[in-house]
Amino acid sequence: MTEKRTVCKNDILKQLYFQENLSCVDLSIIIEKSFPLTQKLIEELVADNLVTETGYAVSSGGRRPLTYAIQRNVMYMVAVAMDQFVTKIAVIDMQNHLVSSVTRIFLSLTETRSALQVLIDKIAGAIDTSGIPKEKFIGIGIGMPGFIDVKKGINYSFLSLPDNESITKHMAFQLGLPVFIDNDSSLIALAELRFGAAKGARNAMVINIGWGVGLGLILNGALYRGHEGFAGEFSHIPLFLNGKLCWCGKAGCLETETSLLLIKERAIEGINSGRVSRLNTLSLENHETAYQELIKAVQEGDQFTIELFSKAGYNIGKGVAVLIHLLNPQKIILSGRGSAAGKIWEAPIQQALNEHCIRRLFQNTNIEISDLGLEAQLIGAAALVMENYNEISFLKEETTGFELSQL
Amino acid sequence: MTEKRTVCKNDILKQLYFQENLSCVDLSIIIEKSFPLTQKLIEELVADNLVTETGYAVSSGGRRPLTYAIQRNVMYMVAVAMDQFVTKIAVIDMQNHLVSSVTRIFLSLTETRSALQVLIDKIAGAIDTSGIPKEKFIGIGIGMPGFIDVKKGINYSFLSLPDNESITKHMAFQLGLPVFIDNDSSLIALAELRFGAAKGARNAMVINIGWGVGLGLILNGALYRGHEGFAGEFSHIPLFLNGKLCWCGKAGCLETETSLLLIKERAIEGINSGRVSRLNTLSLENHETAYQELIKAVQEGDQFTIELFSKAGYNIGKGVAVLIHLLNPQKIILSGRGSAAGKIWEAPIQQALNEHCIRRLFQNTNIEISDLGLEAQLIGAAALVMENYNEISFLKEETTGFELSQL
DNA sequence: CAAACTTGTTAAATAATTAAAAAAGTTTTC
DNA sequence: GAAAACTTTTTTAATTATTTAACAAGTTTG
Repeated sequence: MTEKRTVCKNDILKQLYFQENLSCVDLSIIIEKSFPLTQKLIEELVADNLVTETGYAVSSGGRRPLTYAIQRNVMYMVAVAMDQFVTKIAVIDMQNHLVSSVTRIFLSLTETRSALQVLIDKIAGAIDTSGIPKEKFIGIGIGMPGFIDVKKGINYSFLSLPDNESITKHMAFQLGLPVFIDNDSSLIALAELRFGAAKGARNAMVINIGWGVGLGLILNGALYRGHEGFAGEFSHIPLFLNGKLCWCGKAGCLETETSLLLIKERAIEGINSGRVSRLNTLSLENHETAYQELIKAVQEGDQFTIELFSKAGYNIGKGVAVLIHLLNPQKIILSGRGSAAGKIWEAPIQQALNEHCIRRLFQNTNIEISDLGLEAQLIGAAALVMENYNEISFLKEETTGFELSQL
Repeated sequence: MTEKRTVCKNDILKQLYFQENLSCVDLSIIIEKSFPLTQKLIEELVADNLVTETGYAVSSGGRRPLTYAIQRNVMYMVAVAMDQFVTKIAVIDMQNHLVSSVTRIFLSLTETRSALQVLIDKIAGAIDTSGIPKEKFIGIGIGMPGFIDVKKGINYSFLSLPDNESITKHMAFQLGLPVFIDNDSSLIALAELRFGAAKGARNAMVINIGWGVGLGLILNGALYRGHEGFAGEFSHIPLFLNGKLCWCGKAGCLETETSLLLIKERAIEGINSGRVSRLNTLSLENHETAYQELIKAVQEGDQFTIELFSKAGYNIGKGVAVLIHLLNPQKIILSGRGSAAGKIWEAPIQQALNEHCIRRLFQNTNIEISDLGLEAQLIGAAALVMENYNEISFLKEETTGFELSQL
């Protein structure tokens, strides 16, 4: 007995995770069911203590609607955000709050076997120490850099197992929970779509300014991943005739002219050749402190650093011009760790658009700076689990105690 | 009484237009309804003589399924395909066949008022002379170049009325039928998606090689139009540092290095400076004959012409490299009038991908030449009407004799 | 040639929507 | 400034739509 009502109820729970305080009318529209049905289902969810009333919303010209929210302790997810150097693990509840503090580990993505096992152990540890019974966990969402096939659960760039074995299946088998992976930039875009600057947008480009430059595409209201899941390879579009060799093997990639890594390198070069600046060459050697110092210098108005960011911003803008021509987005959102530099990005990007973009195309496109910042990837990883909640709940119904070989 | 059954029936008719010879099981899956319901509806449609049985399909390991097709005379559409110089008008039936020969008129898109009235008159004429009662027409689909807002029905580049008045509403009012417009390249992509090389593909890029270079995007199985409907502005992405001024006002656009117009110009230059070739400078002055002659020369193996096409192809390839990086499509389809040159395009494009694209990204991307050719835009215009059939049939139910001010 | 599988048919059960009216606000109008 | 008119939300009952389930009829596979 699959009971369609259960499917609908799960859909309501999912919607209430993505958006708090929805009214019954809102929900009936979102889940595309009639009002009486939706109301009955909500009633049952409230009776089961999965959902609570959260008071009356303001009227939109009629009776004030009762609003509902999902109980934060109904279920939990493990969110994992990886970059080349640091991996963050967190347990997150239904109101997107951290259950405990974030676990930080230093994992080298290139040493597959050992790194993967450490990751699995740490995730298991996080579940244990959370004190939450395992049945309350619905899944594990992981964001990492690389070429990732979301469906197959393979990362072709890092952590790839022999014989193209799926790392999601491998991990799910060991951890006893469904595992989902996606590209870091895609998850940042998902976070922006659901909880950030792209909320409600149907077409947005989320630029992940990090040590490289990533791109997550929101098209027709959903994350776009492409045929094999490799869409958004923004940093390697051949845009410059600078003859600079990129690590990808080609020359003139966008990444050879913009990225935090490049800014860092140019900063060191500049200082070594005598430029005055608040920056300190010594601390710039370390990635993490370099990042901190660069952002601080921008915020303090250091002219040399601002110059570096402006040049990088202009080059991002040249890439954005291509995006706007091809995809006519509603919004361009600057996210990822680089977004901490704030407004500084806007002018040079706008300048590049003025020069390289047809006016009609960009005049209605807004450029926004994300305020999700460093948390974006972690939130996106949690959202990834909930995106897949339909399938998860189906599996939970089907098999007692999870049939994990399926995942 | 909206009768949901009618909505479903219309959906079935729509699906049978897009795909002949579907079985009841196929249809029940496509329209997402149960088999018994689908079967009952088909039964009724057959009884009403809107649909016919077309025999048994081959078995896939069980009982052989009965297949169905829509009757060609159930309803009709007017398809209009415009370019800068020539406008084609045709009446098309439910099996995508021309009811009579195509009407060709020479319309200058820049003279809005007069051109629009001529167009309206010619469409009315085509409906009249077809001998088909007007009630059997469900709508008019028009493809034209320019920046087009599909929803508002405005072409910002050509035929734009004062005060941003909608040309679809204007025409619908005068013609008494719903009118839909879209960008020429988008309609070519739609034709490829529904009846051509992109059939069944979820992610494909359709390149419209014409006097300019257009792009229609198929993303997640549907035509992607962007926030305002301007997506696919491929020919003006800033890809070259050639300093050449494009008519759009910018320099280095893709269009400055590839297009049939450019090939034509270079052909004339070459011949005037003494290159030997089968091409004849005189006839190259006229657009239409130039096109014919260039394609003929390629097919006959004229070395100089092939050289010109190869260079243009290589530059298209550079643009395609950008597309593949950003959107990871399953297929790249070369369509539009230029596709008549055939296989000649493949090698130089592949060459450009080898040089400018990350291997992992393009190794599973197929490049295909369309065989819809010159008919693509006309078929796409008809398909555009059927894409909107849901709304049309709803309107037909709602109002007796069409409430056209709505459109 | 039996097992497995796909398609086709029918009747009974259930799920979901519609329609109509009540309740609770907001805005307009005199 | 209060009643009328309009909106939106909530409630309930009646109707209709859709699915499920069980079985029959063809095909293929091993």
